[in-house]
Amino acid sequence: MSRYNARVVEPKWQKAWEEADVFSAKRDENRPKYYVLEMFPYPSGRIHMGHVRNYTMGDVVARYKKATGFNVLHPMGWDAFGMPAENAAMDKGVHPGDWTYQNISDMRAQLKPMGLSIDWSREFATCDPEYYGQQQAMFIDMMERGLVYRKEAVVNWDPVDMTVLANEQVIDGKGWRSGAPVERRALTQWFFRISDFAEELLDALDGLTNWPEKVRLMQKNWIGKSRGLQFAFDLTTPAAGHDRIEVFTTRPDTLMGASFVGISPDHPLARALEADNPDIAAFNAECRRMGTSEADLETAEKKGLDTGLKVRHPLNPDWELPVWIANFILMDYGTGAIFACPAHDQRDLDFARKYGLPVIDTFLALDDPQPVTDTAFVPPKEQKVKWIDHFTGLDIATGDEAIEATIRLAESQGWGKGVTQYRLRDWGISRQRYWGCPIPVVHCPDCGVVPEKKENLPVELPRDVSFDKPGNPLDRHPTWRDTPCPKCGRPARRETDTMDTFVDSSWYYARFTAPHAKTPTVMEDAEYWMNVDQYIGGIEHAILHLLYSRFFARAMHLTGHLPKKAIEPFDALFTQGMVTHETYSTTGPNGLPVWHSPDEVELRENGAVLRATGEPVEVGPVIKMSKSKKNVVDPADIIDQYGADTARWFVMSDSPPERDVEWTAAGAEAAWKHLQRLWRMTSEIASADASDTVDPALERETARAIDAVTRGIEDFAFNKAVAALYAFANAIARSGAGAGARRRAMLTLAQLMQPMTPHLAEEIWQALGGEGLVSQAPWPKADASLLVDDTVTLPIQVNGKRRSEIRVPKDMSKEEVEKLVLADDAVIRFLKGREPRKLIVVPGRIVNVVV
RNA sequence: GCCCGAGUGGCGGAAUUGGUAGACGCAGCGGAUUCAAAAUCCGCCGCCGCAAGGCUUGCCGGUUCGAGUCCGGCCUCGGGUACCA
Repeated sequence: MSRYNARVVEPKWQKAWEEADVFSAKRDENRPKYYVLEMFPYPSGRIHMGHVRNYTMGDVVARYKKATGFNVLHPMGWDAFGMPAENAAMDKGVHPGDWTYQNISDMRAQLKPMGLSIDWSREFATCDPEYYGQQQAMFIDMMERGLVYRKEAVVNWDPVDMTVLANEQVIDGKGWRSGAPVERRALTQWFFRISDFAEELLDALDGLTNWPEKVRLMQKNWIGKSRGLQFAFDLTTPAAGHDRIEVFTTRPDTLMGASFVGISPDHPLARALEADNPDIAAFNAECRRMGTSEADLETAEKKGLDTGLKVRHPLNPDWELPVWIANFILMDYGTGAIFACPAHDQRDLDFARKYGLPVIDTFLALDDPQPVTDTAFVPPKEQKVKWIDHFTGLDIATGDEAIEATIRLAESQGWGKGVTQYRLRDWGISRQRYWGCPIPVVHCPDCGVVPEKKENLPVELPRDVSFDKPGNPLDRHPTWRDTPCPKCGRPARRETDTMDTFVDSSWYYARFTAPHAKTPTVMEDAEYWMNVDQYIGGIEHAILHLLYSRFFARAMHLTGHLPKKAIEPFDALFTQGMVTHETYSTTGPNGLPVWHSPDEVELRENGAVLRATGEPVEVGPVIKMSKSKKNVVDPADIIDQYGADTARWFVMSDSPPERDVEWTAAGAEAAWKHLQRLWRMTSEIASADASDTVDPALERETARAIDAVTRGIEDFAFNKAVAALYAFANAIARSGAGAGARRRAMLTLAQLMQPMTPHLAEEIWQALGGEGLVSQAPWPKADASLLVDDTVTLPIQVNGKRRSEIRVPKDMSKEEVEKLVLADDAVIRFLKGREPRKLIVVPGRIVNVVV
């Protein structure tokens, strides 16, 4: 009997698939299509286990859908622009383009041995000029459609390197290379008007019924629709050209609890006051000495400065409130100014206590009417509370009712109006970096901002750039910037900002439907292949990437690049968990941990040691595989050692796909053993006498396996499909059926495992005389009559605890079941002669005797 | 800080969605085979207890004949937080 040698078998079948052109997708109006897409990878240079898991899941779906008769589109590409290429250029002196294309070539070589059913003829990278040129064409269309504009926005500025930093490059408020405290600096930047679509993007979430509820909820909260009141506080004396401060509040009902008015350090008034107030200038400068990320802003120590200005309360002109500048007020949300109500907002309360500002209760709890001390009283808006002398005359009412009453009052008295506000901000796409899609506009001294002519697209990145100094190489390129104005032809300068890489990934799914077209998309192809029937990727993309894509598909429709039906591009979404691994560390001479990769470590019964030196190793928590902690297992090594099927089988086993999976060497070994066992069984069956004794139990197990595996794949419960395949293999191994019957069962097993382990499935299929390729065989159907049992086991509980069970015909009447139950020994024992108080019979499920 | 998740034997997990908690797999233990080992095959395997029985789904409380599942309050870990992708 030959051992199964994946190293020989896997390339053989991959070649066979390629020669038979099994996976290329061709438009065929007569066949139903199915578009499976996994989020395309960033070409870091190595595939990691997360990729293996993601692409195996997609492949299982693609192969299964193909077997059930669909014309499947399953493409692959590269999300190839981004900062790591520029970092490599700075660190290693390589060109970002060379680095990226080399990585793509390396990763493709690592991916191909996985045996994925991908149509490689559709492959592209977002850094291909053919791709980003089409993106530029759409940008111009969107400009003309009014979906694009420019405005000032703040960035992280490294004052030493004189460069813009990404949020991730700001560590504890300092630049990651220079170590200098970063500053917030305003630049004129390009924006997409995504906020115009806030209401529509929110409403349409309800239609995404095949998306995880959690993702829809996260998007809903991100869009953040809220109703509130907009009104102004009049300054007692005008200052720096301002006579009032506009505020937006979602809690106008608490207006009598106002204790101060707060404005953002970036508020126009705050900026205007800097000119002749050094204290304010210093305070604002201090506030700007921090990163721009919301997490940083929100977790920073709350600080404020009294401007000395006063405003009048709108409900009582004699009541004057101080105006403070506070570092936690965002200029991007609402009007950049608030009124603070410390009694009913914890952050305002902390601030008020810190600076000795008044705390005024406006309502009290009905059950425990205590005034606020250290904890703000913030009940849900639906909860009824007792109002203290409310200006609308309410006494006991909910927050919602009080808010509406306040808005009505303000509108009738004319001092404020009810407005709907969204948290969602417009999408800033300007990046002051080289390795991205150039924004195709020209700045002309005479004509202003002019889009490039479409026939001049793509605006290609210049090849000759240097990364020896920080900052955007496009800015200091000697000739690339100089270009004639597309309108008047006189000398002008190109825009040097490139686009956010999220733009690239907001339409690649559409490009896959016509990847080599001379236009962004081709209507007939988009019409046939869109939408993506199943999209699969990490939960980390739940908000930004998916929301941007939803917006971009709408924008593409408005500019004639996608049909109406594609404005929600992803019909179904699945978010997978991460691949994790234990961490191993020793302590270095400086007291800091030194991390070790799993292949440097030997696991022994009494602990882990370094293979090389025998030094004991600390086994740390199981976390996401990452280079910095060295807890990575290279899929290439696993594929080399065990074969792709083992890696695929392992990542589909055990852990539910939406949850994190921990890679363990033992698990990989076990997967390999199981596949070896299947091959032994196949060899045994192939060489056995062809007796055809039928085993009814095996027939039933076959039907059950087909049913369970089908449901497992349909429901994205691959771990359950795998468990059913284990059970089926055990059933075949134990069956007393003749070789003919077991051969049939084994062929069914090959079909059922084909989506997960396609190479071994082909080998088994061939060894047992299956016709053609199992990758092209139709999906097996379960004999429904074998799936039903006519008797069931009914557990009997006494007071909710299982005490006994009876086996009864499935359709036995309640009365008969009750009789049997009361005659049951265990029940009699537990009743001890007492009458049952109640007897609950759930037909076909359970019986509960209540004593 | 805010938004969204997750938590079940030694381990990964299953549980027909309110009805037998622990399917399937790993590890472990016992046996068979072998000169021996590896590999393989068979069996056992939540915890406490000799047993009867009791306990058990992160913690506390509630609803219910019945809760891993529903409700309220916590704890821990993870994802996102708009320039990481």
